[in-house]
Amino acid sequence: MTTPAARAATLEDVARVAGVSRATASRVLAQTGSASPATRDRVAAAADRLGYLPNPAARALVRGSGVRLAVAVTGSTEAVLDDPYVDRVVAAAARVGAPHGLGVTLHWLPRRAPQTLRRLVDDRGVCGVVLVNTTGSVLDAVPRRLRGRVASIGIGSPAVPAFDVDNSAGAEAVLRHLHATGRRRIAMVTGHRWLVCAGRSVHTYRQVTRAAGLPVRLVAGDFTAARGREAAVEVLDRWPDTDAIFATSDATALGVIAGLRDRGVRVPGDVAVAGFDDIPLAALSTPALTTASHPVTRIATAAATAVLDRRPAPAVTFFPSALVPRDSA
Amino acid sequence: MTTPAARAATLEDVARVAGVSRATASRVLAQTGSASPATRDRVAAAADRLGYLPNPAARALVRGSGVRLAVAVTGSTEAVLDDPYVDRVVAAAARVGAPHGLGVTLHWLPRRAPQTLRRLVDDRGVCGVVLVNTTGSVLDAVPRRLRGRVASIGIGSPAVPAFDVDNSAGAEAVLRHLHATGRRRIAMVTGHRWLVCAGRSVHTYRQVTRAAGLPVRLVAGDFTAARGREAAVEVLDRWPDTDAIFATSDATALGVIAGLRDRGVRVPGDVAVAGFDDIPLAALSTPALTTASHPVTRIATAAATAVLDRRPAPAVTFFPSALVPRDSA
DNA sequence: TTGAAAGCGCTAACAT
DNA sequence: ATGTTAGCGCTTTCAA
Repeated sequence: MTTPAARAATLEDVARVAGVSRATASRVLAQTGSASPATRDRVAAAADRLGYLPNPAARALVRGSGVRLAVAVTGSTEAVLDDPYVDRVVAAAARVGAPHGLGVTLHWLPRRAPQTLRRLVDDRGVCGVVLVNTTGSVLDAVPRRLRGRVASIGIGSPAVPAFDVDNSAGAEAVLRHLHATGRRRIAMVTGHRWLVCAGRSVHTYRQVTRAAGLPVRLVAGDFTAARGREAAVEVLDRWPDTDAIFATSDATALGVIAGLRDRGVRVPGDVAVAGFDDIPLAALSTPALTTASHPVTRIATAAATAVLDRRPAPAVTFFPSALVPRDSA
Repeated sequence: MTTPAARAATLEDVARVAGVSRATASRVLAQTGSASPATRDRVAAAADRLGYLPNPAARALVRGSGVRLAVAVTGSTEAVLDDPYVDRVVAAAARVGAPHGLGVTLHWLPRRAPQTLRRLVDDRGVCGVVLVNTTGSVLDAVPRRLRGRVASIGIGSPAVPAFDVDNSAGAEAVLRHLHATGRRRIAMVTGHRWLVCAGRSVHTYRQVTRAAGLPVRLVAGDFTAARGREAAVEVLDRWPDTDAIFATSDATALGVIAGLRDRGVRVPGDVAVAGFDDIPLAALSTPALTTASHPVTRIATAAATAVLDRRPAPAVTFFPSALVPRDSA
């Protein structure tokens, strides 16, 4: 007849059962300091038998280390948090944090008030911050104190390592594909103007079109499908002879296809359409969407891991983007 | 010239500035116990001036309360965590937890080993659990100790309040729509067999078709698009005269449309297709997908809130699902 | 209404 | 290699 443990085992219990001091048990269990093999075994056995799990709160308190990871997304309105992209980042971080007992919270950083970041940093519960949709002013608002405990998905700074998809290479692959398949009047629907990382695609677009002697046709987008639908119409109105539209997000590209369809334009017959991200449904649209891959989960995992490990990360880590040719272009 | 706070303000600091004891400051700031209005003001002012933010670790330690919310998803493989649906649940929980300083971690609960839940519950860092894709055996594995700190998205039990979309009503709305538009040989692609909540749609399907004197045509699905594509072919092979396919997830429905297209079957001309969930891209497919809404974020928010508040929640809370008629059916 | 004091579970000097 | 000790910042009896 086993007594149901009314109380979870503490380090004290483990130490007593193992016949050592609390300090020794701590050293063994936290992998810090040294201990003789025999002691090590006894402590491990005791911990195992008691089902000992360290109390993260106690540990964080004494270490002064915080108990959660904050994911902070910059945007004009709180609606930026509704993006499936953000969901993926949060879920990836929540998976990385789990084995460490570190939870994730999600926050909106108003674009006009980057100092909101301060509140997050001043919170002793926060042990690290993953910045999303980072802008220059947000980067400027990162206090020194946060160094080594912050990473950015997007652009970085000397104090903030960056993790991002290789926008330029991805965009270039798409544009070359468009060109190789005979398109010569290629319009682009961009991402948010204020996002530097989104600007990289635009820069590449300008370079490639200029080098090939093609016209530059830019329309502002915001990564949403709704905007893509409108943008398609704008493109058609401004440049009726456009034969390809490259949107910097799949959602926007699908919106573009919908907008084109509204106008009775055939895809890819009349106009080719390409996206960026390779979301799961890109393969299922009609026509199936040609796009470039965007390993969001890998990127977010790397960013979260960098924050957790506090290991000096490279200033910038780019993840490759590969062309995924399908039917729409 | 302000001295940069080398150290974040503690309750002790607030108490000193306010000229009261730490205990009093605690009472005022934690909204517990009583204090004179004057004292209350002084403490609040001091906290404000110092930018005091309570240390969640210290609070959790003394209260024995845990510092994070665990989202546990049941599934045969860890791949269940890759679902965008899970991402949304996690992000919603991470938003709910943020103001409370409670982070979220994401865990896989192997379907064959529901006792894995124990590890989560024994972890003193976990203050609550949100179950996703809950099965009967997982529910059985919920220890008494967790009562009031657990909620389920899916089915529930006397000890675990459930939060879910009203699958039955949603499915019925879709099926009635199909019937009203002249479809008489309606096949259904189901969700996982082992998921009771997914079974509700099947039950409704059986009832509705039986009542209308229609044939029952069931094919097993798993919520993925890939499976939908295969399932479409199976339906066509087994029952060539099928005139409608109802899939219990939009991803599957889009897969069905792709599979149908592979076979040269027109949608909705030859076969109508309907989904369930109303994911953002349902509106953008070709043809636009007829479906029923599934307020995942609202559901997850409610579940997470119930766990946080520890308020006695109703045994079951169903969220309405509305028909979203578009072009595919 | 307020203060003094104890202690939550753990780690990290500092001794030995 | 191991034990002793002093807290980390907070809440909460218990008295006053």
